[in-house]
Amino acid sequence: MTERYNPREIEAHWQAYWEREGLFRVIDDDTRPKYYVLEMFPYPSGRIHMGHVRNYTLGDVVARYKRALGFNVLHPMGWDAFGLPAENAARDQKVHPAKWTYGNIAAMRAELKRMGLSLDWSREIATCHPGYYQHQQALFLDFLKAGLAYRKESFVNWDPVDQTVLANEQVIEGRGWRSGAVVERRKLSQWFFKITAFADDLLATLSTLERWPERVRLMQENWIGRSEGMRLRFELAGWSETVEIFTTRHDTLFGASFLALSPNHPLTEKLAAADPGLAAFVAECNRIGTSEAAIEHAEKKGYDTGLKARHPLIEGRLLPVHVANFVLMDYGTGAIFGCPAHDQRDLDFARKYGLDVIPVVAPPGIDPATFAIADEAYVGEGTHINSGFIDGTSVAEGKERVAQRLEGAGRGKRETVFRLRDWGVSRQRYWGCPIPVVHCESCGIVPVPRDQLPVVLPEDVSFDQPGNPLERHPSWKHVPCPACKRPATRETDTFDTFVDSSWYFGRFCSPRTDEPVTRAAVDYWLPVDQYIGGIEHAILHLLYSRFFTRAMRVAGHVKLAEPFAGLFTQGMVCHESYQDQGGKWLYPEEVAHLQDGRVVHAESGRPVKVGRREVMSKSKKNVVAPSVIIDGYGADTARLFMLSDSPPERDLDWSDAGVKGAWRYLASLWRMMSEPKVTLPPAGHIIADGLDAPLLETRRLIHRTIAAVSSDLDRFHFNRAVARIRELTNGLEDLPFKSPGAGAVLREGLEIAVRLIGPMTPHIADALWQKLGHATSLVRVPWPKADPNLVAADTVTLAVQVNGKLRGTIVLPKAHDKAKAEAAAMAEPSVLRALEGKAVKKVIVVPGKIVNVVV
RNA sequence: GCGGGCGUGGUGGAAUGGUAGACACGCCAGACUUAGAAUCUGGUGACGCAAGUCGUGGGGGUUCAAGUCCCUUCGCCCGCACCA
Repeated sequence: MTERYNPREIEAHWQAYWEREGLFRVIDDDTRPKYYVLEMFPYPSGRIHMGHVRNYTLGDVVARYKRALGFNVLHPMGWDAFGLPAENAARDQKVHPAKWTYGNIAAMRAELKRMGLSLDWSREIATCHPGYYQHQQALFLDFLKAGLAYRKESFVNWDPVDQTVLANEQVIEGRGWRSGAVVERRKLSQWFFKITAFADDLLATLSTLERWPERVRLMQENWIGRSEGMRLRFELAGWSETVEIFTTRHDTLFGASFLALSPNHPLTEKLAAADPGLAAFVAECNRIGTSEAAIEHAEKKGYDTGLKARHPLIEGRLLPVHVANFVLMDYGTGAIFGCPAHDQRDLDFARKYGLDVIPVVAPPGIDPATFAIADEAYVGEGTHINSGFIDGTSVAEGKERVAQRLEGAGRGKRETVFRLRDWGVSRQRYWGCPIPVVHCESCGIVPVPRDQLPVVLPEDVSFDQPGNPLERHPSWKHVPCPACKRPATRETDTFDTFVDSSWYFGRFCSPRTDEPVTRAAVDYWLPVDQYIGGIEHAILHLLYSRFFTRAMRVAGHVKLAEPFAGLFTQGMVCHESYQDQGGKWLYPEEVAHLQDGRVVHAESGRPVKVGRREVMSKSKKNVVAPSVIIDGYGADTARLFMLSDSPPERDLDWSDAGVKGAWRYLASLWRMMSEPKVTLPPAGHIIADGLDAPLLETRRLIHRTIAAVSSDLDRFHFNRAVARIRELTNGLEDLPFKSPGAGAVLREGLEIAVRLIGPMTPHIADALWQKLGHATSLVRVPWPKADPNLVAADTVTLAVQVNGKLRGTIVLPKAHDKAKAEAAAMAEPSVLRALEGKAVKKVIVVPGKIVNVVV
């Protein structure tokens, strides 16, 4: 009687077995080559979603595959556990953030365990645990000492209702995302990490990250935004002050027609104090907010200060000084010179305010006498005109000469500036890692001594008022100054949660030691050989981690600069969305797809509007819960579906049909092995020589599949690997069962199929492996090796073309010469038919590939 | 605007310049079933009775040979965006 495929039973059994045997517990071991595979750790929201299932399935395939290849594999899991949602839950549900977070962790851990991931749970960490964050505090002290952490005044988005700082992405159309209050630009003292200290290195080293997606490297390159130029000093007529500007186009200096200051430039502020009109203009600019989106839509506006600047190269030429809303204080010096002929922004501004437009670069092949600028600035290469001593030079040559002249005169110097800014890490929030310093009236900022770490969050806090609970806490912040022992106050800011995730990969190497990382452990395990996660972290998380690793190297914790040798960014999981007639979003399970193609509400039968496929999100309810799929079909089916069909870097459309297809395949595998069509010899049986041709062909298929799947897994082509395995099992279904030795070949094929699919669907693979008569788990079985003699076929099929069009195929021995191939091709009836009455001009023969007859 | 990616059957997707559509989903027909579900067998790019012709967004080019390389154009997606 058929034993049915019962994933529920199988999966529970093997998960318990793996855990009991401690198969995934890893020890630091120098004898085998190491392999560190890591997926981006999750935020403990309480439930896993399909994005997690995809991410962790991909990582688990890599981990299991590398383990089978003989690597000592580190594959850990942890929790990115600090952050605002816990405080929101505390406020809304009256539950303490710690309790809420640890509860969520427990729930998600249980869900993850049901996926059958080959994780070393003994290394689990949670960033909200003092055992983790005390080391982060120690690292901060190291960075402080090394000059990589500092405090400065900076503009922030301030929500006056919630009394907190908002990140740019939390400001929507100039208002706080939750309170709806108009966000203010406020100057606050904030802690910063000096990421700009490594700007050059972070940029230059990108090109060495060969196993990173090109796209991510480009995004980081743009983000760092290096540009080479000059810092120039302009004197102001009738004033003792000077204005410094930054430019990359000092060769266009002869075309300068104005200077523009940022609304937040110190000189602007000084002038505004005496000029109400300017003060109003600055206020208007600031109201727009700091969010990039707001700036984007702002039209170019300026305010003439009445000041005149002296042109540094043209005696007697004076340039008006404006304050302009498009000049950023954070970039360069916060002031520019405008050359309207060769910069579109400057041109727009000049046209609006009636300023001169002087062309100083003539495009190649254009008569300088007739060259004029209309609505478009000319930014290309060319020859300088109207430019005094650099007339006739190229852009590069002009730059060089101007730079030499101005540097010689002490009016400027060459400089490289970056778009990248130092990383502000202060957050006025409770549920984060406390920044371990004390503010003392007499000593200033005093680091908390290391023997007093960790600075632990107080537990008795309330969330019924806006603002930072640490600030309001009656006693927590009051401590004696560590230096002078007089009353002082703790820093009440906590770290941005991106800090927590910037070094967790290092902590996993020695998760329980009483130093942040142990040298021997990180020297052995780092870098992470394969990191896997979402593209949404292409910039911030990855850049911060690269910074942290460098800073930790400065502090002597690690010896390397790049934490992630290989990076894979997976696509997202998408689903159609559904809305009823009232526009209310519906969950997929509330919707019925009728035979006639109509889509209706399952209960009411009313028509449903089907939206496009997009990323699963709670707000649109186009989500499918992993637990439901695992309950219904099992983890192996969910994993197989995640890997089939779509390449992992692309978005994946969730479909019920696809899940059913994966299920059907596993069920058929089960049947193939439960009741093989021919009796199998016992495990360990050696296949005898003298198989007939079809059986030999099957063996070739088996070994070709080993080679193909191995290469597919190496290259992250999981969808192809699945297809190859299906091809193999399709082939095994058609075996000539009556031939002598069929049972032995079938055994070989089934065993290989099970071993190849093992990394993807580990539970059923172990169950079938046992069913095939083996005592041990596949986890302990090495990856199969293809027999090279069987991979190489001894006959090949050549395509035969006439004038490039396929006319037939011929089968030849693997070793054949051109003449033989040509003769065989010429004998093909279909070729003869096509050649009838035509003269053969030449014949192209590529042995083993193709014969092309040209007429 | 700048940068990057992608356009292949009804659908997801395969194809070191060398037999386009592997492997699936769906669909069609048949078998088994009281029926449905499940399962099994066969078929399935388009046109054509067939021989065959046409087919990888459009146009052009290189080549004996182009989904693949080059030019051009259209469309979609993503990232960045007043960065001086």
